[in-house]
Amino acid sequence: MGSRLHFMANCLHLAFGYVDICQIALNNTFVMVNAPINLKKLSEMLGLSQTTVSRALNGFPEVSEKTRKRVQEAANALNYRPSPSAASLATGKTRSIGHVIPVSEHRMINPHFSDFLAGASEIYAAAGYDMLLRMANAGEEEDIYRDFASRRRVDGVVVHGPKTIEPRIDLLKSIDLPFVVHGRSGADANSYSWLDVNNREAFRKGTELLIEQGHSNIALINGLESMNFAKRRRAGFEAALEANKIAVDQRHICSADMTETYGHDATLAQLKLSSPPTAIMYASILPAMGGIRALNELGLQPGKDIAIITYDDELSFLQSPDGTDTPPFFTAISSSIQAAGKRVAEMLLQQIDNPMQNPINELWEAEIVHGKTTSSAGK
Amino acid sequence: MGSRLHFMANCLHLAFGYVDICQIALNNTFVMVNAPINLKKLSEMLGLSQTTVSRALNGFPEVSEKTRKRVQEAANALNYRPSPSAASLATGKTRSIGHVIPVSEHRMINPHFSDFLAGASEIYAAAGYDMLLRMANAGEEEDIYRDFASRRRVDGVVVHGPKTIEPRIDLLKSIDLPFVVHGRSGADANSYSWLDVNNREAFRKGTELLIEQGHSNIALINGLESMNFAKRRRAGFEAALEANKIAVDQRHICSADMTETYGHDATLAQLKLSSPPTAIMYASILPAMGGIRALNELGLQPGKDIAIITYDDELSFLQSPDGTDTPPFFTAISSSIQAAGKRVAEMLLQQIDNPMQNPINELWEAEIVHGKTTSSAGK
DNA sequence: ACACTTTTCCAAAGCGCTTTGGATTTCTAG
DNA sequence: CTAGAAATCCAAAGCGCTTTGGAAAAGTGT
Repeated sequence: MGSRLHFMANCLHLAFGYVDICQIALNNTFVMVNAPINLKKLSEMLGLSQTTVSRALNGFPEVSEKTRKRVQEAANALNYRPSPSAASLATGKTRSIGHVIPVSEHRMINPHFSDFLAGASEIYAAAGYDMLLRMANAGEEEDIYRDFASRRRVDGVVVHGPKTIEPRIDLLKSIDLPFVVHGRSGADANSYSWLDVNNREAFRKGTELLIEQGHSNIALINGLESMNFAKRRRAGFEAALEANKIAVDQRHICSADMTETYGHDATLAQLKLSSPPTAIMYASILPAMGGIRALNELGLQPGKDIAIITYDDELSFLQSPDGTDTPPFFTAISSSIQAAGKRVAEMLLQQIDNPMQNPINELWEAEIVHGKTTSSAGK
Repeated sequence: MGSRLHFMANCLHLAFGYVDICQIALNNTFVMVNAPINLKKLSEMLGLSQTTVSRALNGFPEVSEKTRKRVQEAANALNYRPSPSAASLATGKTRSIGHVIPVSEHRMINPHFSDFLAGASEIYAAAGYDMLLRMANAGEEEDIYRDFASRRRVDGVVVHGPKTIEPRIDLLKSIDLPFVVHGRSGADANSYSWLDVNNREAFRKGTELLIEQGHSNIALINGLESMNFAKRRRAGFEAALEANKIAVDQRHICSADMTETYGHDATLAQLKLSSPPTAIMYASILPAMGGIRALNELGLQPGKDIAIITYDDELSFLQSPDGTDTPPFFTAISSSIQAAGKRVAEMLLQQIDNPMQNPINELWEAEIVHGKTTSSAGK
């Protein structure tokens, strides 16, 4: 009862002369809970027009600070939240961003995405945007983008997993839907915004490190080479070998979706070759873990019998919880995919706010982290 | 030019007497691409009212089959897609489902979710629903649900990771937002819809298997026991021990977020105890993988020196791509989280369509899969 | 006091759909 | 042939917001 009186007093204060409306709300709890207050009711209560209330709430300058404050307080007290559908219909903006996540043949969904999305969603939440997710089998992506555009379902999209030839980018340009690519595609790469890791340099550096440690027979257990990032990694790997006059042996390079089992099987296959590698580079920590499992089955010790370097996206569920994993297990070339998610989201929102600005391209350098799977001494 | 003529012919056929509108579209490509056609234009072209066109498209019976077909063909040809915001404003339904994903302290995001979401999104896509994602730090979930409800942002939500005491459920009931729980909470569990795995029975069976194989000193590397599922797993584990008159030793039970490093560290800790366990049960395949890494460091061989059983959510990125992983590496208690995602989504959509129906409760039994980490012979 | 600018506010017209309450036409039976 | 039923269609009123084009009120300098 105390709170009812308090609420009533609040209404009287807010809207003298409009007590009837408050009383309806007060005498009927059902109405209070289920009928969300709308702009019309709110403005009636305040004795202001909808225009003024809307402007007060959206920070327009044409409303006095006194009124704005009064409006904001009332909106708060009555828990007024503007309807997104109505706002969207009126403005043409949806305040939501689409993410189309590719699902590979075996309904495999890459765990890297969840970390990327965690990063991105932090930015969206801060800016009042929502994240719309669709999973797409290979080839469906374009239809989804088209659907997004023609129904005005989202204000922009993030393009995941660009391939070397990437029709999605041309499509998005042509349908005029703002987008940022995580990664980049082959040609014409400064005609759109992207954020990528310098995969070529990362793998060149990693390979160089192994060569410095005396290895010359190095295998690359790569990601799917239809993906642009994988192709660049291979290029970096091969460049380092060539710079050191080591012949590239295609038998020591393999390519597939980056699963644990793939890493395991590919590692076994490599070590069964007539001239097994003395060092292996992995495209992700998942296949690297499979690799370790394979080594153990063969009684080989990483860092001693064989050197391992892996690319590491700093997936959250593989980090040590307290961050005190010193030294880390894997020697790795490392770059946070969660941080990339944040930055891509920022870039996209910026582009939506200012559609005329020039595309932004960011190339991040990955960092080498020394762990236990390489010897700091040679060979 | 050929296609222009064809399009023109199409328009003439569709809307005799309204050629002017078509010509505008034809002579100005910019308009064609950027101004999506709306119901008004479409009905004008067809010489019908908006009512009839809307009804024809939405399958109402009051429109003749002949007209319906004509309308559908025109809508198709002109690539008409109704605006979701407008439809939502008019109907009060959004045709989208909210998922609030908890993010733990260290921005750790559980990789299980991506597989669950992959399953769910398949159902949503088939039913024309969208998936709205929000990441929430501990404690933020309730605010998000409230926001969803008061802004009518989604038609329903999935509750992830229920704890034993779960205020979210009471909240959702009180704000009248349809929901289904993946898992379940302690009390009052048939007052709402949920789908859960029989975690207690799964861990009882698994422990029983180890006991049959001669183990009496068994450790449990559990998930976070504030989570209801983890508590039930411990209960099953302890029940099996007690049924076999084995004392429960709390030093052999630990609880944390299910990461790889946690599994590694906890396993090391267990094996350093004065009476190390001869068998270990893991709550998920990620800590189990960490466990294997620890065993290898100690030179112990799973399945021979120590028995391992893990719970397995059949995460897609840990499956062998061709499904021919026979026998599998881990002995596991297994249930597909992706399948759970599909079923939960179905249940939720059903509940949204028919809000008055009784809650549905489904308890799935997990299945034991024999792998290489237990000996089929005793001890 | 005046004529001016500046501040503060509003009525009303959309945005694109759904849905109510008829109006018109076509079919059926007497 | 005609009254009543059935089938087919429509005009117009929302849904809840934003935004345009002013109007009224308040402030300013002379």
